[in-house]
Amino acid sequence: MQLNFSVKLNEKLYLRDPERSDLGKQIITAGIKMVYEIGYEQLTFKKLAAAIPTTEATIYRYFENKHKLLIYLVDWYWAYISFQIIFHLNNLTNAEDKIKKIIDLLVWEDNASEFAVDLDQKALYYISIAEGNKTYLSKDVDENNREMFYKPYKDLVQLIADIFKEYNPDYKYPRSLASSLVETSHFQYYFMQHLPRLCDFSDQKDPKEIEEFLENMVFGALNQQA
Amino acid sequence: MQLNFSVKLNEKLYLRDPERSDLGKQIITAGIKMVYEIGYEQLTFKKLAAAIPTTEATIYRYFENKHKLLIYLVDWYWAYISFQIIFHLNNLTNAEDKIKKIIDLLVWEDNASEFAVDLDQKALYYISIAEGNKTYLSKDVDENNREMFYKPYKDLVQLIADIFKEYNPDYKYPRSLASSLVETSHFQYYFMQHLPRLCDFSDQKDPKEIEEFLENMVFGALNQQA
DNA sequence: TTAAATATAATAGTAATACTATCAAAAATA
DNA sequence: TATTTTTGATAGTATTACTATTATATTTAA
Repeated sequence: MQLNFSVKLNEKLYLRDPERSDLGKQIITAGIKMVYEIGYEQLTFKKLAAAIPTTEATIYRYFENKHKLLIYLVDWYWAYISFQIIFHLNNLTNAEDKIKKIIDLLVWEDNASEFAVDLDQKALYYISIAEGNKTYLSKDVDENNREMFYKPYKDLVQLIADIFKEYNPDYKYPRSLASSLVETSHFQYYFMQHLPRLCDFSDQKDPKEIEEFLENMVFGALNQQA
Repeated sequence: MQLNFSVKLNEKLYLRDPERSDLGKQIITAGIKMVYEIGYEQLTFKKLAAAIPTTEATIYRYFENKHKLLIYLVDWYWAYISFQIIFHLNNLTNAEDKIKKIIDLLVWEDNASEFAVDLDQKALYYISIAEGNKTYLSKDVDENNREMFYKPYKDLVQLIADIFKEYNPDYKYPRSLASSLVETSHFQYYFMQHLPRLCDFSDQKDPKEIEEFLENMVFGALNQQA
């Protein structure tokens, strides 16, 4: 079964909606590929234009600058993960199972999606890990926050926090634990790949080990006595 | 009592040792101030030179580029925190107390240091929070890792992991928990300041609340049954 | 179907960034 | 005092991050 997923992202992120033209979609697709391959710092609209191919000026008609393009990509990813979580939690009643499912969905393992998505998901997953923090670790954070650029991330955190509350209504830090879970899932994945001395995972680089660690951490916190 | 702290950082980080000249020290001091004030992305060696004042070319004789300058600053900070932890744990025998002390030291609260330090510590703390991840979230991570640029961070994580092992010798993920603790302490602080919906702290913005959350998380994980 | 509106390509240009090079003056050191 | 090292002053280059203009192609609306 193939279902479809699409989101309407914050209009202030772009000058011209990339979803609404062929070229716009190519900018997104090639943008994902390029950020994945050479990293955000090395990306320029000139290189991106050459890859599509189109002209630099044309890309500037879609996105003001590469930072907004990055936020666009990462926002898309958060919305996608939120959707996945909502979908997969639908048939679960037990809060513990839900949390385990969330952790499973946060840590990627080539789980071929049952959703038809144009974007290269695995590349986007890596982008959200390696570049995602850069969307808000910048001097523009407060301004961007006012423009609601981080809403998809906040929605995801709230979604997870609500399940934590369901599991333990007395737990005091559901949102902090949710944001920590999301960030930690990314960092431990990155460390496993690049800085193994910062974690305890085997050479197998099996994401299942990350999930075990995260389950231990999350349930440990939620079950802790006050 | 005033004690002194100084470290010898990886020689490959600089072309000329900034500790060994007045101008070098000014580059570091002004660099901290400027990254703190305008952020890493906005920093240029030209602006930095104007602030000191000296010439752009002179700064290039000390540091190859601003990324290495950033790593230099952040490495210095990790080494400093490690030193603080070693010093303050000296008179503690109980592992639980040690862990609480570590958390206390990781979360800043204007605790005037008893160590004479030339650098502006509070600014450096913010830099390590807002810019620290950028030292390794880059395409050069593997190369930089081979050059041992992340050794101070790894040493800190190992130091904390050893205390976790002391507290619970059976715990499976001491290093992962240590790196998660360090990262989480930073992110929750940043969220408290800029994105409060991602955490559960009051408007007081009291770092003590972060410490409580972190203690809950760490002891929860460490006390969890296998 | 044709006219009008819109999007894109092609080209050019600017200010700032991220450097490198040269050489003379100043400062440190032997 | 002579020698070495460091810094300042200046210049220059390639790339980045944009903006502007105009002609052409494509889409849409009458």
